[in-house]
Amino acid sequence: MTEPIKKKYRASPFLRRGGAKPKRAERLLTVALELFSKSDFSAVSIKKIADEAGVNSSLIYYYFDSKEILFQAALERAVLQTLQNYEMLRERHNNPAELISDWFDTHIVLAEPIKKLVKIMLDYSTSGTQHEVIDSIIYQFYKEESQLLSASIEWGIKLDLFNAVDPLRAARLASTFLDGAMTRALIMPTLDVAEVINDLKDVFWEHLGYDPTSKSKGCQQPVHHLLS
Amino acid sequence: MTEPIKKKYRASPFLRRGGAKPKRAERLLTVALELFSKSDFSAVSIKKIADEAGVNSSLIYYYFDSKEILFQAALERAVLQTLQNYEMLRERHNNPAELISDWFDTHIVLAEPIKKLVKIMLDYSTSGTQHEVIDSIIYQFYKEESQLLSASIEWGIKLDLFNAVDPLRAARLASTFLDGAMTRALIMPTLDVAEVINDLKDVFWEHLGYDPTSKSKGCQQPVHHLLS
DNA sequence: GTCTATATGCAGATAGAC
DNA sequence: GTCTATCTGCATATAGAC
Repeated sequence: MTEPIKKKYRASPFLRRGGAKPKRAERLLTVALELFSKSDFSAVSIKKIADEAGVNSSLIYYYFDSKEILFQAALERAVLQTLQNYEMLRERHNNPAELISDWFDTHIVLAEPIKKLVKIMLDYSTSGTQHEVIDSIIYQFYKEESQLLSASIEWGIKLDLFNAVDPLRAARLASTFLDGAMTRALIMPTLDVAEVINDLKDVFWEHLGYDPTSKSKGCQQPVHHLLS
Repeated sequence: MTEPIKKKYRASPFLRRGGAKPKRAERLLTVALELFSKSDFSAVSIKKIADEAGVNSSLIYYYFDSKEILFQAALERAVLQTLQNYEMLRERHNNPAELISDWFDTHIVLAEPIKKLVKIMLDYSTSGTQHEVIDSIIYQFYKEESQLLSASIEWGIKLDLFNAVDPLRAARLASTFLDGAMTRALIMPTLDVAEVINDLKDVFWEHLGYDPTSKSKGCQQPVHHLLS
Protein backbone atom coordinates (compact mmCIF):
# COMPACT_ATOMS: atom_id res chain seq x y z
CA MET A 1 0.00 0.00 0.00
CA THR A 2 2.80 2.39 0.73
CA GLU A 3 3.92 3.18 -2.74
CA PRO A 4 7.35 4.58 -3.33
CA ILE A 5 7.16 8.31 -3.14
CA LYS A 6 7.91 9.85 -6.45
CA LYS A 7 9.10 13.36 -6.90
CA LYS A 8 8.88 16.20 -9.43
CA TYR A 9 6.75 19.28 -9.11
CA ARG A 10 7.51 18.73 -5.51
CA ALA A 11 8.02 22.42 -5.00
CA SER A 12 5.57 23.54 -2.39
CA PRO A 13 6.04 27.23 -3.12
CA PHE A 14 3.52 26.89 -5.86
CA LEU A 15 2.36 29.63 -8.03
CA ARG A 16 5.52 31.51 -7.45
CA ARG A 17 3.99 34.66 -8.78
CA GLY A 18 5.92 36.15 -11.63
CA GLY A 19 8.10 33.11 -11.87
CA ALA A 20 8.29 31.58 -15.31
CA LYS A 21 6.00 28.73 -14.48
CA PRO A 22 5.18 26.25 -17.16
CA LYS A 23 1.76 27.14 -18.49
CA ARG A 24 1.10 23.60 -19.49
CA ALA A 25 1.59 22.34 -15.96
CA GLU A 26 -0.81 24.96 -14.64
CA ARG A 27 -3.35 24.05 -17.25
CA LEU A 28 -2.97 20.38 -16.40
CA LEU A 29 -3.45 21.08 -12.73
CA THR A 30 -6.62 23.02 -13.39
CA VAL A 31 -8.08 20.32 -15.57
CA ALA A 32 -7.00 17.63 -13.13
CA LEU A 33 -8.67 19.35 -10.18
CA GLU A 34 -11.80 19.75 -12.20
CA LEU A 35 -11.94 16.09 -13.17
CA PHE A 36 -10.79 14.70 -9.82
CA SER A 37 -13.54 16.63 -8.12
CA LYS A 38 -16.17 15.45 -10.55
CA SER A 39 -15.26 11.81 -10.45
CA ASP A 40 -12.81 10.11 -8.16
CA PHE A 41 -9.16 9.32 -8.39
CA SER A 42 -9.33 5.94 -10.02
CA ALA A 43 -12.20 6.87 -12.27
CA VAL A 44 -10.23 9.68 -13.86
CA SER A 45 -7.76 8.41 -16.39
CA ILE A 46 -4.58 10.14 -17.36
CA LYS A 47 -5.79 10.09 -20.89
CA LYS A 48 -8.99 11.91 -19.98
CA ILE A 49 -7.04 14.64 -18.28
CA ALA A 50 -4.72 14.93 -21.25
CA ASP A 51 -7.60 14.99 -23.72
CA GLU A 52 -9.39 17.65 -21.74
CA ALA A 53 -6.22 19.71 -21.61
CA GLY A 54 -5.67 19.18 -25.30
CA VAL A 55 -2.31 17.45 -25.01
CA ASN A 56 -0.96 13.98 -25.40
CA SER A 57 -1.23 11.76 -22.36
CA SER A 58 2.49 11.12 -22.27
CA LEU A 59 3.16 14.77 -21.69
CA ILE A 60 1.68 14.48 -18.24
CA TYR A 61 4.59 12.27 -17.27
CA TYR A 62 6.95 14.94 -18.36
CA TYR A 63 5.56 17.28 -15.73
CA PHE A 64 4.41 14.83 -13.08
CA ASP A 65 6.01 11.58 -12.14
CA SER A 66 2.78 9.75 -11.62
CA LYS A 67 -0.95 10.12 -11.41
CA GLU A 68 -0.70 10.39 -7.65
CA ILE A 69 1.80 13.19 -7.83
CA LEU A 70 -0.53 15.01 -10.18
CA PHE A 71 -3.43 14.50 -7.78
CA GLN A 72 -1.33 15.70 -4.89
CA ALA A 73 -0.24 18.81 -6.78
CA ALA A 74 -3.82 19.62 -7.77
CA LEU A 75 -5.00 19.26 -4.19
CA GLU A 76 -2.15 21.34 -2.87
CA ARG A 77 -2.93 24.09 -5.34
CA ALA A 78 -6.62 24.10 -4.42
CA VAL A 79 -5.87 24.30 -0.72
CA LEU A 80 -3.33 27.06 -1.15
CA GLN A 81 -5.72 29.12 -3.21
CA THR A 82 -8.41 28.74 -0.60
CA LEU A 83 -5.96 29.70 2.11
CA GLN A 84 -5.09 32.79 0.12
CA ASN A 85 -8.75 33.69 0.19
CA TYR A 86 -8.75 33.37 3.94
CA GLU A 87 -5.71 35.56 4.15
CA MET A 88 -7.39 38.24 2.09
CA LEU A 89 -10.42 37.97 4.33
CA ARG A 90 -8.26 38.57 7.31
CA GLU A 91 -6.68 41.65 5.86
CA ARG A 92 -9.91 43.10 4.61
CA HIS A 93 -11.72 43.51 7.88
CA ASN A 94 -11.17 45.27 11.11
CA ASN A 95 -14.34 43.98 12.66
CA PRO A 96 -14.88 40.37 13.72
CA ALA A 97 -18.57 40.25 12.86
CA GLU A 98 -17.96 41.50 9.36
CA LEU A 99 -15.11 39.11 8.90
CA ILE A 100 -17.19 36.13 9.93
CA SER A 101 -20.09 37.30 7.84
CA ASP A 102 -17.78 37.63 4.89
CA TRP A 103 -16.44 34.18 5.55
CA PHE A 104 -19.94 32.74 5.22
CA ASP A 105 -20.60 34.78 2.08
CA THR A 106 -17.35 33.61 0.57
CA HIS A 107 -18.57 30.05 0.90
CA ILE A 108 -21.67 31.00 -1.04
CA VAL A 109 -19.81 32.74 -3.82
CA LEU A 110 -17.04 30.18 -3.99
CA ALA A 111 -19.30 27.21 -3.41
CA GLU A 112 -18.17 25.50 -6.59
CA PRO A 113 -14.42 25.44 -5.98
CA ILE A 114 -14.90 24.71 -2.31
CA LYS A 115 -17.16 21.80 -3.13
CA LYS A 116 -14.40 20.49 -5.35
CA LEU A 117 -11.93 20.84 -2.55
CA VAL A 118 -14.12 19.02 -0.06
CA LYS A 119 -14.82 16.25 -2.51
CA ILE A 120 -11.19 15.77 -3.38
CA MET A 121 -10.10 15.78 0.26
CA LEU A 122 -12.75 13.24 1.03
CA ASP A 123 -11.63 10.99 -1.77
CA TYR A 124 -8.09 11.15 -0.60
CA SER A 125 -8.90 10.57 3.05
CA THR A 126 -11.07 7.58 2.38
CA SER A 127 -8.78 6.07 -0.21
CA GLY A 128 -6.67 4.36 2.39
CA THR A 129 -3.41 5.60 0.95
CA GLN A 130 -1.37 8.00 2.98
CA HIS A 131 1.15 10.58 1.98
CA GLU A 132 2.76 12.84 4.49
CA VAL A 133 2.62 15.80 2.17
CA ILE A 134 -1.08 15.56 1.44
CA ASP A 135 -1.87 14.84 5.06
CA SER A 136 -0.10 17.95 6.15
CA ILE A 137 -1.77 20.03 3.45
CA ILE A 138 -5.21 18.98 4.64
CA TYR A 139 -4.25 19.40 8.25
CA GLN A 140 -2.97 22.90 7.59
CA PHE A 141 -6.14 23.81 5.75
CA TYR A 142 -8.41 23.04 8.65
CA LYS A 143 -5.99 24.51 11.13
CA GLU A 144 -5.92 27.82 9.31
CA GLU A 145 -9.68 27.86 8.98
CA SER A 146 -10.08 27.13 12.64
CA GLN A 147 -7.62 29.84 13.57
CA LEU A 148 -9.29 32.41 11.38
CA LEU A 149 -12.67 31.72 12.91
CA SER A 150 -11.74 31.21 16.52
CA ALA A 151 -9.53 34.27 16.56
CA SER A 152 -12.37 36.33 15.19
CA ILE A 153 -14.79 34.96 17.71
CA GLU A 154 -12.40 35.62 20.55
CA TRP A 155 -11.87 39.10 19.25
CA GLY A 156 -15.64 39.70 19.13
CA ILE A 157 -15.98 38.47 22.67
CA LYS A 158 -13.34 40.90 23.84
CA LEU A 159 -15.16 43.70 22.07
CA ASP A 160 -18.27 42.55 23.88
CA LEU A 161 -20.02 42.01 20.58
CA PHE A 162 -20.46 38.28 21.16
CA ASN A 163 -21.43 36.02 24.03
CA ALA A 164 -18.56 34.41 25.87
CA VAL A 165 -18.76 31.11 24.01
CA ASP A 166 -15.86 28.72 23.64
CA PRO A 167 -14.14 30.11 20.54
CA LEU A 168 -12.62 26.85 19.38
CA ARG A 169 -15.83 24.91 19.68
CA ALA A 170 -17.87 27.60 18.02
CA ALA A 171 -15.35 27.76 15.20
CA ARG A 172 -15.52 24.03 14.75
CA LEU A 173 -19.27 24.18 14.70
CA ALA A 174 -19.38 26.74 11.92
CA SER A 175 -16.66 25.05 9.95
CA THR A 176 -18.25 21.63 10.26
CA PHE A 177 -21.57 22.99 9.20
CA LEU A 178 -20.06 24.50 6.10
CA ASP A 179 -18.63 21.12 5.23
CA GLY A 180 -22.14 19.79 5.58
CA ALA A 181 -23.55 22.40 3.26
CA MET A 182 -20.93 21.51 0.67
CA THR A 183 -21.52 17.80 1.10
CA ARG A 184 -25.25 18.15 0.81
CA ALA A 185 -24.86 20.29 -2.27
CA LEU A 186 -22.69 17.60 -3.81
CA ILE A 187 -25.23 14.91 -3.05
CA MET A 188 -28.27 16.95 -4.04
CA PRO A 189 -27.27 19.38 -6.77
CA THR A 190 -30.65 21.06 -6.59
CA LEU A 191 -29.96 22.35 -3.10
CA ASP A 192 -29.83 26.11 -2.75
CA VAL A 193 -26.50 26.49 -0.98
CA ALA A 194 -26.98 30.19 -0.38
CA GLU A 195 -30.22 29.58 1.45
CA VAL A 196 -28.77 26.93 3.71
CA ILE A 197 -25.69 28.95 4.51
CA ASN A 198 -27.75 32.01 5.30
CA ASP A 199 -29.88 29.95 7.65
CA LEU A 200 -26.76 28.81 9.39
CA LYS A 201 -25.47 32.32 9.61
CA ASP A 202 -28.62 33.38 11.42
CA VAL A 203 -28.34 30.54 13.89
CA PHE A 204 -24.68 31.27 14.41
CA TRP A 205 -25.34 34.93 15.19
CA GLU A 206 -28.05 33.78 17.54
CA HIS A 207 -25.55 31.53 19.25
CA LEU A 208 -23.05 34.35 19.55
CA GLY A 209 -25.78 36.67 20.76
CA TYR A 210 -25.03 39.06 17.98
CA ASP A 211 -27.60 41.12 16.13
CA PRO A 212 -26.36 41.57 12.57
CA THR A 213 -28.95 44.21 11.72
CA SER A 214 -27.70 46.54 14.38
CA LYS A 215 -24.31 47.24 12.97
CA SER A 216 -24.67 46.40 9.32
CA LYS A 217 -22.70 48.74 7.14
CA GLY A 218 -24.18 47.33 4.00
CA CYS A 219 -23.15 44.04 2.56
CA GLN A 220 -19.67 44.21 1.18
CA GLN A 221 -18.92 42.04 -1.78
CA PRO A 222 -17.06 38.98 -0.60
CA VAL A 223 -13.52 38.44 -1.74
CA HIS A 224 -13.00 36.28 -4.77
CA HIS A 225 -9.80 34.80 -5.84
CA LEU A 226 -11.33 32.34 -8.17
CA LEU A 227 -10.04 28.85 -8.15
CA SER A 228 -9.42 27.86 -11.72
CA MET B 1 -22.37 7.48 -20.38
CA THR B 2 -25.87 6.12 -20.10
CA GLU B 3 -25.10 2.46 -19.79
CA PRO B 4 -27.76 -0.09 -20.53
CA ILE B 5 -29.59 -0.83 -17.37
CA LYS B 6 -29.00 -4.34 -16.29
CA LYS B 7 -31.30 -6.24 -14.03
CA LYS B 8 -31.21 -8.94 -11.36
CA TYR B 9 -31.53 -8.36 -7.66
CA ARG B 10 -33.77 -5.67 -8.87
CA ALA B 11 -36.32 -6.48 -6.21
CA SER B 12 -36.75 -3.38 -4.12
CA PRO B 13 -38.58 -5.14 -1.31
CA PHE B 14 -35.23 -6.04 0.08
CA LEU B 15 -34.68 -7.90 3.21
CA ARG B 16 -38.05 -9.46 2.95
CA ARG B 17 -37.95 -10.58 6.52
CA GLY B 18 -38.38 -14.27 6.91
CA GLY B 19 -38.08 -14.75 3.21
CA ALA B 20 -35.53 -17.32 2.14
CA LYS B 21 -32.97 -14.82 1.02
CA PRO B 22 -29.67 -16.07 -0.30
CA LYS B 23 -27.12 -15.75 2.44
CA ARG B 24 -24.30 -15.34 0.00
CA ALA B 25 -25.95 -12.35 -1.62
CA GLU B 26 -26.43 -10.72 1.77
CA ARG B 27 -22.85 -11.39 2.67
CA LEU B 28 -21.68 -9.93 -0.61
CA LEU B 29 -23.78 -6.83 -0.08
CA THR B 30 -22.30 -6.32 3.35
CA VAL B 31 -18.76 -6.68 2.12
CA ALA B 32 -19.47 -4.49 -0.89
CA LEU B 33 -20.87 -1.69 1.22
CA GLU B 34 -17.88 -1.87 3.47
CA LEU B 35 -15.42 -1.65 0.62
CA PHE B 36 -17.32 0.88 -1.45
CA SER B 37 -17.43 3.16 1.54
CA LYS B 38 -13.74 2.78 2.26
CA SER B 39 -12.56 3.36 -1.25
CA ASP B 40 -14.59 4.44 -4.21
CA PHE B 41 -16.47 2.64 -6.90
CA SER B 42 -13.76 2.25 -9.46
CA ALA B 43 -11.06 1.59 -6.89
CA VAL B 44 -12.89 -1.43 -5.56
CA SER B 45 -12.48 -4.43 -7.77
CA ILE B 46 -14.92 -7.27 -8.06
CA LYS B 47 -12.11 -9.59 -7.12
CA LYS B 48 -11.43 -7.69 -3.90
CA ILE B 49 -15.05 -7.98 -2.89
CA ALA B 50 -15.07 -11.66 -3.72
CA ASP B 51 -11.83 -12.28 -1.83
CA GLU B 52 -13.10 -10.43 1.20
CA ALA B 53 -16.30 -12.44 1.10
CA GLY B 54 -14.34 -15.63 0.65
CA VAL B 55 -15.83 -16.62 -2.67
CA ASN B 56 -14.73 -16.72 -6.25
CA SER B 57 -15.12 -13.49 -8.17
CA SER B 58 -17.28 -15.12 -10.80
CA LEU B 59 -19.89 -15.91 -8.24
CA ILE B 60 -20.71 -12.25 -7.93
CA TYR B 61 -22.02 -12.34 -11.47
CA TYR B 62 -24.32 -15.12 -10.52
CA TYR B 63 -26.08 -12.86 -8.02
CA PHE B 64 -25.57 -9.46 -9.61
CA ASP B 65 -25.51 -8.65 -13.27
CA SER B 66 -22.74 -6.12 -12.98
CA LYS B 67 -20.60 -4.17 -10.61
CA GLU B 68 -22.99 -1.27 -10.85
CA ILE B 69 -25.97 -3.38 -9.93
CA LEU B 70 -24.04 -4.63 -6.92
CA PHE B 71 -23.23 -1.08 -5.91
CA GLN B 72 -26.81 -0.05 -6.34
CA ALA B 73 -28.05 -2.96 -4.24
CA ALA B 74 -25.57 -2.19 -1.49
CA LEU B 75 -26.59 1.44 -1.40
CA GLU B 76 -30.25 0.58 -1.40
CA ARG B 77 -29.75 -1.78 1.50
CA ALA B 78 -27.84 0.81 3.51
CA VAL B 79 -30.49 3.43 2.98
CA LEU B 80 -33.32 1.09 3.85
CA GLN B 81 -31.62 0.04 7.04
CA THR B 82 -31.11 3.64 8.04
CA LEU B 83 -34.73 4.40 7.26
CA GLN B 84 -35.73 1.51 9.47
CA ASN B 85 -33.80 3.13 12.27
CA TYR B 86 -35.73 6.32 11.72
CA GLU B 87 -38.97 4.40 11.81
CA MET B 88 -38.03 2.83 15.12
CA LEU B 89 -37.13 6.25 16.42
CA ARG B 90 -40.55 7.49 15.49
CA GLU B 91 -42.31 4.68 17.26
CA ARG B 92 -40.21 4.87 20.35
CA HIS B 93 -41.03 8.36 21.46
CA ASN B 94 -44.07 10.29 22.37
CA ASN B 95 -42.19 13.50 22.98
CA PRO B 96 -40.62 15.61 20.20
CA ALA B 97 -37.65 16.78 22.26
CA GLU B 98 -36.73 13.24 23.20
CA LEU B 99 -37.15 12.07 19.66
CA ILE B 100 -34.87 14.75 18.29
CA SER B 101 -32.37 14.16 21.03
CA ASP B 102 -32.43 10.48 20.26
CA TRP B 103 -31.94 11.27 16.58
CA PHE B 104 -28.73 13.12 17.39
CA ASP B 105 -27.55 10.34 19.67
CA THR B 106 -28.28 7.78 17.01
CA HIS B 107 -25.88 9.59 14.74
CA ILE B 108 -23.22 9.29 17.39
CA VAL B 109 -23.75 5.61 18.00
CA LEU B 110 -24.22 4.76 14.36
CA ALA B 111 -21.57 7.14 13.12
CA GLU B 112 -19.68 4.41 11.32
CA PRO B 113 -22.47 3.06 9.12
CA ILE B 114 -23.85 6.53 8.50
CA LYS B 115 -20.44 7.74 7.44
CA LYS B 116 -20.37 4.87 4.98
CA LEU B 117 -23.74 5.86 3.68
CA VAL B 118 -22.77 9.49 3.21
CA LYS B 119 -19.55 8.54 1.49
CA ILE B 120 -21.22 6.13 -0.86
CA MET B 121 -24.00 8.58 -1.74
CA LEU B 122 -21.40 11.21 -2.42
CA ASP B 123 -19.45 8.92 -4.68
CA TYR B 124 -22.54 8.08 -6.62
CA SER B 125 -23.74 11.64 -6.92
CA THR B 126 -20.45 12.96 -8.13
CA SER B 127 -19.77 10.05 -10.45
CA GLY B 128 -21.72 11.59 -13.27
CA THR B 129 -23.70 8.46 -13.94
CA GLN B 130 -27.38 8.47 -13.25
CA HIS B 131 -29.78 5.71 -12.44
CA GLU B 132 -33.38 6.42 -11.70
CA VAL B 133 -33.50 3.80 -9.00
CA ILE B 134 -30.52 5.10 -7.06
CA ASP B 135 -31.64 8.68 -7.50
CA SER B 136 -34.99 7.88 -6.01
CA ILE B 137 -33.43 5.95 -3.14
CA ILE B 138 -31.28 8.92 -2.18
CA TYR B 139 -34.14 11.31 -2.65
CA GLN B 140 -36.36 9.22 -0.43
CA PHE B 141 -33.71 9.03 2.23
CA TYR B 142 -33.44 12.77 2.65
CA LYS B 143 -37.17 13.22 2.33
CA GLU B 144 -37.84 10.82 5.16
CA GLU B 145 -35.19 12.39 7.32
CA SER B 146 -36.61 15.82 6.68
CA GLN B 147 -40.10 14.64 7.48
CA LEU B 148 -39.07 12.99 10.71
CA LEU B 149 -37.34 16.12 11.90
CA SER B 150 -39.72 18.78 10.69
CA ALA B 151 -42.74 16.90 11.98
CA SER B 152 -41.10 16.63 15.38
CA ILE B 153 -40.23 20.29 15.41
CA GLU B 154 -43.73 21.26 14.41
CA TRP B 155 -45.08 19.02 17.10
CA GLY B 156 -42.82 20.63 19.68
CA ILE B 157 -43.96 24.05 18.61
CA LYS B 158 -47.58 23.06 19.05
CA LEU B 159 -46.79 21.75 22.52
CA ASP B 160 -45.15 25.11 23.16
CA LEU B 161 -41.89 23.38 23.94
CA PHE B 162 -40.07 25.08 21.07
CA ASN B 163 -39.91 28.52 19.55
CA ALA B 164 -42.02 29.05 16.48
CA VAL B 165 -39.20 28.49 14.01
CA ASP B 166 -39.71 27.36 10.42
CA PRO B 167 -39.81 23.57 10.85
CA LEU B 168 -38.55 22.74 7.38
CA ARG B 169 -35.63 25.10 7.55
CA ALA B 170 -34.69 24.02 11.05
CA ALA B 171 -34.87 20.39 9.98
CA ARG B 172 -32.64 21.09 7.01
CA LEU B 173 -30.20 22.87 9.25
CA ALA B 174 -29.85 19.96 11.63
CA SER B 175 -29.71 17.43 8.86
CA THR B 176 -27.11 19.38 6.91
CA PHE B 177 -24.99 19.80 9.97
CA LEU B 178 -25.02 16.10 10.61
CA ASP B 179 -23.79 15.55 7.07
CA GLY B 180 -21.01 17.95 7.91
CA ALA B 181 -20.08 16.04 11.03
CA MET B 182 -19.92 12.83 9.03
CA THR B 183 -17.92 14.47 6.25
CA ARG B 184 -15.46 15.99 8.66
CA ALA B 185 -15.07 12.69 10.44
CA LEU B 186 -14.31 11.05 7.12
CA ILE B 187 -11.71 13.64 6.27
CA MET B 188 -10.16 13.80 9.72
CA PRO B 189 -10.49 10.41 11.36
CA THR B 190 -9.20 11.80 14.63
CA LEU B 191 -12.26 14.00 15.05
CA ASP B 192 -14.41 13.24 18.06
CA VAL B 193 -17.80 12.93 16.38
CA ALA B 194 -19.66 12.70 19.66
CA GLU B 195 -18.24 15.98 20.83
CA VAL B 196 -19.14 17.82 17.64
CA ILE B 197 -22.64 16.42 17.53
CA ASN B 198 -23.24 17.29 21.16
CA ASP B 199 -22.12 20.83 20.47
CA LEU B 200 -24.59 21.02 17.66
CA LYS B 201 -27.32 19.62 19.82
CA ASP B 202 -26.78 22.41 22.32
CA VAL B 203 -26.92 25.05 19.64
CA PHE B 204 -30.00 23.48 18.16
CA TRP B 205 -31.83 23.47 21.49
CA GLU B 206 -30.77 27.06 21.88
CA HIS B 207 -32.25 27.82 18.49
CA LEU B 208 -35.49 26.08 19.39
CA GLY B 209 -35.52 27.84 22.75
CA TYR B 210 -35.64 24.52 24.52
CA ASP B 211 -33.94 23.72 27.79
CA PRO B 212 -32.98 20.05 27.74
CA THR B 213 -32.11 19.94 31.44
CA SER B 214 -35.60 20.91 32.48
CA LYS B 215 -37.45 17.88 31.26
CA SER B 216 -34.76 15.26 31.03
CA LYS B 217 -36.07 11.87 32.04
CA GLY B 218 -32.63 10.34 31.95
CA CYS B 219 -30.84 9.56 28.77
CA GLN B 220 -32.41 6.66 27.02
CA GLN B 221 -30.17 4.43 25.03
CA PRO B 222 -30.49 5.30 21.38
CA VAL B 223 -31.92 2.76 19.02
CA HIS B 224 -29.51 0.55 17.18
CA HIS B 225 -30.30 -1.55 14.27
CA LEU B 226 -26.76 -2.03 13.32
CA LEU B 227 -25.79 -1.73 9.74
CA SER B 228 -23.45 -4.64 9.46
C1' DG C 1 -24.41 -22.66 -6.69
C1' DT C 2 -19.68 -22.50 -7.14
C1' DC C 3 -15.70 -23.04 -9.42
C1' DT C 4 -11.65 -22.76 -13.49
C1' DA C 5 -10.29 -20.79 -17.50
C1' DT C 6 -10.26 -17.23 -20.51
C1' DA C 7 -11.74 -13.32 -23.72
C1' DT C 8 -11.30 -8.56 -24.14
C1' DG C 9 -10.16 -4.04 -23.19
C1' DC C 10 -8.16 -0.23 -21.16
C1' DA C 11 -5.19 1.95 -17.71
C1' DG C 12 -0.67 3.58 -16.06
C1' DA C 13 3.69 4.08 -17.43
C1' DT C 14 8.20 4.06 -20.44
C1' DA C 15 11.35 4.52 -24.67
C1' DG C 16 12.69 7.15 -27.90
C1' DA C 17 11.97 10.03 -32.35
C1' DC C 18 11.37 14.78 -33.54
C1' DG D 1 8.64 20.06 -24.83
C1' DT D 2 5.68 17.25 -27.30
C1' DC D 3 4.60 13.46 -29.74
C1' DT D 4 4.11 8.06 -31.47
C1' DA D 5 4.52 3.51 -30.31
C1' DT D 6 4.47 0.07 -27.12
C1' DC D 7 5.06 -2.78 -22.75
C1' DT D 8 2.73 -4.69 -18.89
C1' DG D 9 -0.74 -5.74 -15.91
C1' DC D 10 -5.10 -5.83 -14.08
C1' DA D 11 -10.22 -5.21 -14.36
C1' DT D 12 -14.81 -6.51 -15.91
C1' DA D 13 -17.23 -9.93 -17.67
C1' DT D 14 -18.39 -14.60 -19.96
C1' DA D 15 -18.32 -19.75 -21.07
C1' DG D 16 -18.76 -23.76 -19.40
C1' DA D 17 -17.30 -27.84 -16.26
C1' DC D 18 -18.67 -29.81 -11.88
